[in-house]
Amino acid sequence: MKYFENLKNSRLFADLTEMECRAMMHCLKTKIKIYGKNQTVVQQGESPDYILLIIKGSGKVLSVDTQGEIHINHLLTEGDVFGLDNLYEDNLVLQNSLITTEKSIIMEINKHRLLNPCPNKCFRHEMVLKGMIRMLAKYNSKLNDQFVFMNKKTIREKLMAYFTHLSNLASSNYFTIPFNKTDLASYLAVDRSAMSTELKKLKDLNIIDYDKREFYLIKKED
Amino acid sequence: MKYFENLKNSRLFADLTEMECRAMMHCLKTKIKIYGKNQTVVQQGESPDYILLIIKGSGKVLSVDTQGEIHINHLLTEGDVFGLDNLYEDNLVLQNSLITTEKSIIMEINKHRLLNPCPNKCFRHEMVLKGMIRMLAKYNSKLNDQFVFMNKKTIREKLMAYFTHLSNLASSNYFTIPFNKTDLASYLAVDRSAMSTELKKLKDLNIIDYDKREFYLIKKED
DNA sequence: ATAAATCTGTTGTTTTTACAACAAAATCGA
DNA sequence: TCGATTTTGTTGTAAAAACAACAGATTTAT
Repeated sequence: MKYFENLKNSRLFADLTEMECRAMMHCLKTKIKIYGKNQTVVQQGESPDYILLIIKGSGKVLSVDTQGEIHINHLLTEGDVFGLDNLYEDNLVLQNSLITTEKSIIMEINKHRLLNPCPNKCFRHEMVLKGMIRMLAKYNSKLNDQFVFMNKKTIREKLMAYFTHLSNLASSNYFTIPFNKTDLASYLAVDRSAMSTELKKLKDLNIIDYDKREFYLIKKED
Repeated sequence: MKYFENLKNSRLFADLTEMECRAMMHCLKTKIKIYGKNQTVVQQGESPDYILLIIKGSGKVLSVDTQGEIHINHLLTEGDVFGLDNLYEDNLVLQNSLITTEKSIIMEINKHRLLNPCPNKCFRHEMVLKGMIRMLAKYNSKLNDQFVFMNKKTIREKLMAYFTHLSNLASSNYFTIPFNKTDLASYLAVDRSAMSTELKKLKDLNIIDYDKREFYLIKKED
């Protein structure tokens, strides 16, 4: 099967053999589509009857508010799922758009099939339900992390909280931010130029160092 | 059974008969505890082997950051669940504390039992798994909503976005905020006194009206 | 009922931010 | 490869926010 290796990495299909995986894909009426860079996969306001699994590639989840401002809410990478929020409320429209950030392979998974016993009573369904819970829990955890830096009041604090987070993830003082600066500002909900100024200050103060997307958190001596 | 009516309202035990519910409670090794107002149910940093279901009452989910600042992340009411983020990572510590906001009845549900086939192969387990997914999806949706007003840059915009949200929930221009002003400021991550000033301005401009926790969103003529 | 504790509104000052406008640098696409 | 587009850093100004301090109101506990 073509994307089995990738699917195995997603929590949704973890622990399934290739055969079981193939069976589940049929059972869940999955469709696989390929997108180029910067393509819209689904748009805020739509009500698809499927959720999306990123088999390969990555994307950004963004929303346009009532004033027309665009906000990047989070990033999705391989194995991540989009559309969980609307899993149950079939009539509820999507609050976010999904846009690829590179060439990506994306799978559509029928919501109804996921949540209801399949006609053929496939015996791996419960396993996929658990994979689903795992995905949701992980996603929740991600949103919670975001609150930590969103809750900060100044741009500097937001930046530092975010960098600390990335540094922890990387288990290193060196890390790469997954955004360009414009998108980083949108993600942290601050003015881009003000953020740019603040970054320079942090560099001048020897608190951080950076070049393009490469960052370094300078340890304090004590 | 004592709290059956309340449990039925939670999505976790929805669609179960009283007997099935009782069986599930045994299977999930649930414990029911009663808390007074402002009591800490679990504390940030702990690693309980259970999640918590609010059977009756309400609570606030808060975290203390590295600078010692307290942030109210969200409110939980009857039927809500706490601890979903850490469902899978058994070693991961809680990022948030749960504190009651009134006298509350709270159920502990064993994580391991929830996610693994029970010894007695109880036939309602899948139903509870789906309830779980429902809960998680709902919670996700809640966090997403929060991003809408957290993403705003000015205090005024945050307030208005939040009020609009509450007004929509209430399907009315009249609504009650579920916080006192101090907690509201913490929730929106803004300075309390600055928020107080901004509220007054909004009132003077005839955009909103309020008294204590009662608010009214004044419609624009057009 | 009363004292203690908490919440609230207010003010002035200082710091930080948003906003706008622009040129240089980098990236993208044909 | 080269022109077009996007990203980035910079600056100055005006607006907004944080912070601190305090008194009056409200709530809580005894």
